[in-house]
This record gives sequence, C-alpha cells and structure tokens, in this order.
Amino acid sequence: MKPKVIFMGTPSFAVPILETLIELTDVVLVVTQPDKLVGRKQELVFSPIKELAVKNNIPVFQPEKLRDETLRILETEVDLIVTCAYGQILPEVILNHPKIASINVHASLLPYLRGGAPIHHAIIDGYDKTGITIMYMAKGMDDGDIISQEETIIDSSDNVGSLHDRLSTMGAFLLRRTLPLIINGTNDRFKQDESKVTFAYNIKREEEHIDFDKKGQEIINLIRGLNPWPTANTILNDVEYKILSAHFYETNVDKTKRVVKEKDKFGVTCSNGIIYFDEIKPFGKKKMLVKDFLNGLHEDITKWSVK
RNA sequence: CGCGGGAUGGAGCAGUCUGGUAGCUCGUCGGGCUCAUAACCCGAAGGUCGUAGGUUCAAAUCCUUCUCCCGCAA
Repeated sequence: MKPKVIFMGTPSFAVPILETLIELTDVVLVVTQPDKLVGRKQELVFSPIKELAVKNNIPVFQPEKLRDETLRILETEVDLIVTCAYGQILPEVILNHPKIASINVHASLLPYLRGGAPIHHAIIDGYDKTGITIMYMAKGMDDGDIISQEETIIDSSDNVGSLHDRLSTMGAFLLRRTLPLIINGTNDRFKQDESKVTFAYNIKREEEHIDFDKKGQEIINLIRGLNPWPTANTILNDVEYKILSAHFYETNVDKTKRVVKEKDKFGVTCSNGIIYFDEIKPFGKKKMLVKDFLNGLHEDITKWSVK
C-alpha cells in the first residue's frame, strides 16, 4: 500500500521531485501557484508542476492565498505533505495535518542559505559548496529539523543554470533514499545549528546591477549567480547591457569604472583589476559574444560612460 | 489591444529622418608571404534589405497590414 501524499511546488526545480513521488507514492493532490499571465502576449501559463500533474491526471489546487484556503487540503487525508519551492508560507494547521509528517526539499545545506533564492546566493555569496536538505517543516522559514543532506562542490564554471539542474536531480535522488526511512520511522532527525544560519533572500531588481567599485571576484560571482536568470546588468553610454558571462583579470588600475578595450575583447575596470565581458545582450538585441558585438561597433568604446 | 527595442549575405552592424548603383568589421573559399601562425598581403563567392500591399519615373528608405525575436511591467 503506497502512502498518500500531497505535493506542493511550482517551478521546474521541483519537477524531478514530483516525478519521484509519483513513482514511489500515491500523489492524491498537487498544490501549485495560480496560472500566470506571462510575456508580451499575456498568455496564461501553467507552472511546470501543474503541467506534470495534469499529464498524470492528478488533481491540482491553486489557491491565491493558501492561508485563507486551507479547507481543500485539510479534508484530504494523507500520510505526508512534501513541498519543494512552492512559493507560499504554509499555515501551521496544514503542517500538522498529515499522519506522518510535512517535509520540505530545500536547495542548500541548512542552516546555510535559508530563504527563497538559495541557488543564486550560493554562487553570489561565494560559497565553495552547497547541496540539498530534506527537513521537517516548522513555523519559521526553513528552520525545521534536518532529516538528510547531500552536498556538491561549486565549481568555478558553475552558474545558476548548471547548479540548478544538478541540485534538482540530486534532490530527487536524496528523496528516493530518504522517503522509505521516513515512512517506516527510522530516519535521522537533528536540529539546525542556529549560530551558523545565513539567509538567501529573493533577488531584488537593484541587486542585478553591477557595482564596479567592488572586487573582481565578487563581481564575477554576481554575474555567474544571476546567469541564466535574471542576469546581471550594467549601463554603458546610457544603454542597458545584460552581462551573461565574464572573466576577471587581476591587475593594478589607475582609476576605477571605465571601459577598456584590447583587440577583440573589452570590459570595465573594477577596484582590483579588469572585468572582461564574454557574452552580453545589448538592449533590444539577442545575446551575443563580445567578439561579435565589437565587430558591429563603429565608435570608440573607451569613451563610453559606466553607470 | 499593458510599455518600449529590433528584423539588411554565415555573425555583428551602418545606411532609413533628407527616396536615386548594397556598404563596414569579421567569417568562409582560393592564392601569396612566412620555419610557422589565430599575424600580414591579394582576390572571390555569398543579400528578391522579415511578410503582404500602397505611393512614386524610382523604395532598405515614405504610408498601411501581418509575422517573428528581445527587454520591462504584471
């Protein structure tokens, strides 16, 4: 007899988790964020989790505010609630509802990086490793007891895209190993070390703007930590450029924040060297290699302002 | 009809306001120079200027339609 499960999640990161649950358990209800009008055409788009649920004929529940619409869940008898990147806080009545437990799959090594953007901040904040935590849910944000963890090294070639995909797969594997232990009650359970807590809040618009007064490695981490989404930006000659990727050359610079150009590459000076751009996206254009960008440029870029 | 940007040889662009021979930087191919080269020199191929229609002696350029791409906002 498979355990009955309610799954709550929204983005593509959670898809392998739900796939694993569909295989190992009886998923009786999927809760996900409401469909959104998206893009220039304002098309109504299902979340990736809703797509998967519909494909598997699983009922979908999309409350605008879960806090005010708990009934549908409370009247569904289940053994477990599993969440992964759902996007809303769960009221305590829901956490306490399942017979066995409410657990969460979180994309960091808790107590590090509690919050909504752990993958981005793992790179932006310069962590050398991160991972997946499966945990009991508690009232506070990501502060419940830890059940199992698995770590991965953050490579210098990693960006949010590669790390996201790796952690997403890891999350599904860790859940596959941990779930049977939870069901038969033999899982570990230990508290988070509150003295080591760090936070990974959602990225704000202004945080995407590159501050060239900072050190090179910090800037590179920001660019990597925002690629492929939402991407770092800078304003050159009063036009916005998205910086998709770049590399850092440490050197003494006489003064900061100016454009430098050499042969087929260009960049901007920072406090301890030069950030050379590799892939950029000028306003209104597609992303392109710096080499291509310079080919089409017919003016002295070194006179451009940097904001 | 939410706001704005864009579409020109394989890539990135200029030319559009002020209609009059299709241009630039690369790439590709051929040849040359060189011990050699991603360097340099010479030459060549490659575009119905996103679509459809209109104005005109003449449209990449002016007017109208549609399609697609990109960013923002939600």
